[in-house]
Amino acid sequence: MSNELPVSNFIRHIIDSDLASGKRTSVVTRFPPEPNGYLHIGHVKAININFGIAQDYQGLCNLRMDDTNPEKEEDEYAAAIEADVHWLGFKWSGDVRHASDYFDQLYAYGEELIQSGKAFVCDLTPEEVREHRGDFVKPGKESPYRNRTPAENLDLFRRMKAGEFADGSKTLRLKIDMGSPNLNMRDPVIYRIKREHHIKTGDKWCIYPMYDYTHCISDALEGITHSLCSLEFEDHRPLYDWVLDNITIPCHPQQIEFSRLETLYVVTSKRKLKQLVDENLVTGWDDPRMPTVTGMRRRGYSPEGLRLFVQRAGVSKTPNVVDFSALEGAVREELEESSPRVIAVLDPIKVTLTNFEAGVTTSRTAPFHPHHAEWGEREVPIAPVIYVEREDFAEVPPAGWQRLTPGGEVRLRYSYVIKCDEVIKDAAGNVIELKCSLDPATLGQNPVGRKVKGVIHWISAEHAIQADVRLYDRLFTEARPDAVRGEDGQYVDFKQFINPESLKTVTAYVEASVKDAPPETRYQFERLGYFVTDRKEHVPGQKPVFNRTVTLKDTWAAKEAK
RNA sequence: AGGGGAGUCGCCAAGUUGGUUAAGGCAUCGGAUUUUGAUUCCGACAUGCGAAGGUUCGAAUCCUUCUUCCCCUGCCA
Repeated sequence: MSNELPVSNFIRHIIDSDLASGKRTSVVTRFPPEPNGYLHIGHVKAININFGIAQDYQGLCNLRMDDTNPEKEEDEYAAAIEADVHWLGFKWSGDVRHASDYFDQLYAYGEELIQSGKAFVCDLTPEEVREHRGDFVKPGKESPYRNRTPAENLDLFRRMKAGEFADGSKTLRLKIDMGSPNLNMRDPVIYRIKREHHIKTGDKWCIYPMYDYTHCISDALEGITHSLCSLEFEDHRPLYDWVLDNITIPCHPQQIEFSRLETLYVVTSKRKLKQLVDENLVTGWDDPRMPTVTGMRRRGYSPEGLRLFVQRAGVSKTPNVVDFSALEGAVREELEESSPRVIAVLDPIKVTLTNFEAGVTTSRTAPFHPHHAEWGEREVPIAPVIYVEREDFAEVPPAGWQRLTPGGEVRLRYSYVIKCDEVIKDAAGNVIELKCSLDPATLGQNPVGRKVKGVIHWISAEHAIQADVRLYDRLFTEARPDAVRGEDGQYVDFKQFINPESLKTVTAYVEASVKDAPPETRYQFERLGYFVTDRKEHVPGQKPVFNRTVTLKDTWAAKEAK
């Protein structure tokens, strides 16, 4: 369960040996999202690793907005990120940090680099920079501006900051090695001119530092010991180290890279998620079908379930793809333990109990959870007219069928055994009503002389309340919706694989005990799955709205499908 | 003159300095219990570690060669 012991992984090994050797005496990590989109399932892994490791080693973990590109960043995203991390159950050390908190220091280090002859102002255009960079097999060419004097560079850099030059006309570059086989080391740009309103610093700056330069210094300023990031930054590590080795800074965090978490039947690219939102293919970033943290939250996934999932996925450098069902399994497993059980009928058939006798036919109570007696019980009232699930009746049952069938018997959950005596159909031949008789000797006890194996759920027509229930299924029909190639060898638009059945809304009958549940209350609807009252649209006592989080495991359906 | 990574069961993943029968989880398949076809419980599940050679009493771990996949040519992060 959620308290499984952390499994050994290569990052823990590194930390263990750093602590043992005295290289480090504490652990400080950080989660550094760019506030340019919503957090998704992949981020949950990074969050869990960074906050989890800090927790396990009695260390600290900072939350830092990596806000160095004002063109893309918005307050809305920053606020959502904070809310998501908090909801996932993590507490960051101190206030939320921002890379922009360090703009002054970053700038000062820029001047230091210039003065030590390790950075220069370059007038090359973006196209020229690209040409000079060379490529994988060709070394780059040095910029003609590379040999400006420190004094000249300093003057130019100060004037860049003062706003004397047009956007994009000049950059500050590191003087490293245009011949390096690592393209990141070919005199990388560390400052660009960009007149853009920043979410934190407003219009104070017209020059903004680049990621590679900002990230390592921000880490060092915060006293980060282990800077954990994903694999694509491996090539950037030499630059991370170079910057810290060439400025006056007392701290040098170690960057360690791990592989991202990919999930089948999901897209996680910010661009693609945004497309789904912008083109109204989903209702928003928090649509319960979205793999965003806020979407999964609305779907009813619990923080514990999400954490269990990423913990099970493990930490390594192996590129990995985890099936979506593993996510559903972890969520289900955690919900099994934590959700009260209630009864709902999603697709009703009317059943008339022909021998119901007022005052004689009685009800039982039922526990809210089979293993949590302390959660109490509620009455499950019976009446002459009840509803059962359409799926639980078959006129011509397949082999192995354990539910209702003409002439057959079945147990009504927490109530009597009934027998179907008559099937009533409309003109079109659809079953519209079942007439059943109950065996009065079977309330709370097994019938004598015969075995009734099947148990179905049901609800009293007069006691039930109506609720909107949204039945969600996975958003895509393809395991890798963004990796399907057509006959021409080109990628097919991933939006073609949207599952038309990913949302069905029904009006269901639910037992009255859920009537006043606040939003985001999770239940198991017995035999159906886990459901949550909608975070936005559910109104307690007035308008019940449920989202299906995930179905129960169904070995019968699996067998049927074969 | 390319560089950086990764290949252990269907999916993850432990295994670190070579030492007994290659952890564990998920999935799957049996079976038991069950008034949720759920849960729970038992059992099965890699003569094999990308491939081929080699070193060794002994190799997933060391050496050689080969092979497959991923990342990198933003004034994005």
